[in-house]
Amino acid sequence: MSPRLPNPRLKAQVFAALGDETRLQLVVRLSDGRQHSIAQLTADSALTRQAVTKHLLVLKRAKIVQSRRSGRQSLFELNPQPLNELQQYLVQVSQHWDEALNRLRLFVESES
Amino acid sequence: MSPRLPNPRLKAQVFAALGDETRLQLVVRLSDGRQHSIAQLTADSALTRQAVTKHLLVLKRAKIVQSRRSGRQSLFELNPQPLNELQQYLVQVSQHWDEALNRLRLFVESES
DNA sequence: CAATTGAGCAACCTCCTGGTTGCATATTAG
DNA sequence: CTAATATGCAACCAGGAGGTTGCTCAATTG
Repeated sequence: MSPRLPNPRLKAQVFAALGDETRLQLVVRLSDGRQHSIAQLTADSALTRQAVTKHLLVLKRAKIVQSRRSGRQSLFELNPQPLNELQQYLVQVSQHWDEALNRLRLFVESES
Repeated sequence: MSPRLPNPRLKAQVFAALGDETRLQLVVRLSDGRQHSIAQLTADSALTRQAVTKHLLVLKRAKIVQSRRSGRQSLFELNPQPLNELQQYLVQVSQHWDEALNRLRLFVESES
């Protein structure tokens, strides 16, 4: 009864992308549904523009974020799909744990 | 209308703990609801016992896993609570994005 | 009791991450 | 046209992550 789960490497990549405070805050920031330039996202950060850029690229590699160039600025927006998939993944693991525990409980009871 | 979200640093820590393929597989393994010794968890891994131990400690620091000593072995079991909290967190971010986008859509329509 | 097994601890190594500075380039504003 | 702005790219650096080996010790097993 092992859980039917998607490629752990890909999931781990998305988890890792969210596993940094700065990047997590960027995601929250971008959850306003709008597009933001790198300069905007850097404005209230203690980091340099280049550091923020690197973080955005990590998010982009994990497909959590998309970007397009507009004039001299490049605009980033959130893509919630990977987040939803991750959420589903966590539900599955948690459910599997729940069901397994119930089976164990039944088994113990049938022993006594 | 910024999202009401818990401490991002703590959440990032949990995400980071799951952001490694080996650790994610350990979590899946432990989602069978049973307790496993380090030796058991090492058995089907290409890594050394010491490496697996380190990964387990990372999971423990994030409270995803608990351990107790039993004789000469130390037994690890899953604690699903942080996973559930993370799941809720993702729901919130996703919802916030959704609502924000709806508001933007309404605004655009009211302009035309 | 002797041998085996399970685990902890420490030192060490390599590579990646997260950050910086510096410079070049394209676009927009005055 | 010139100045200012937004970004890209590269080199560099320190520290942490992930892994190993080696050794010791406690608990089981025969």
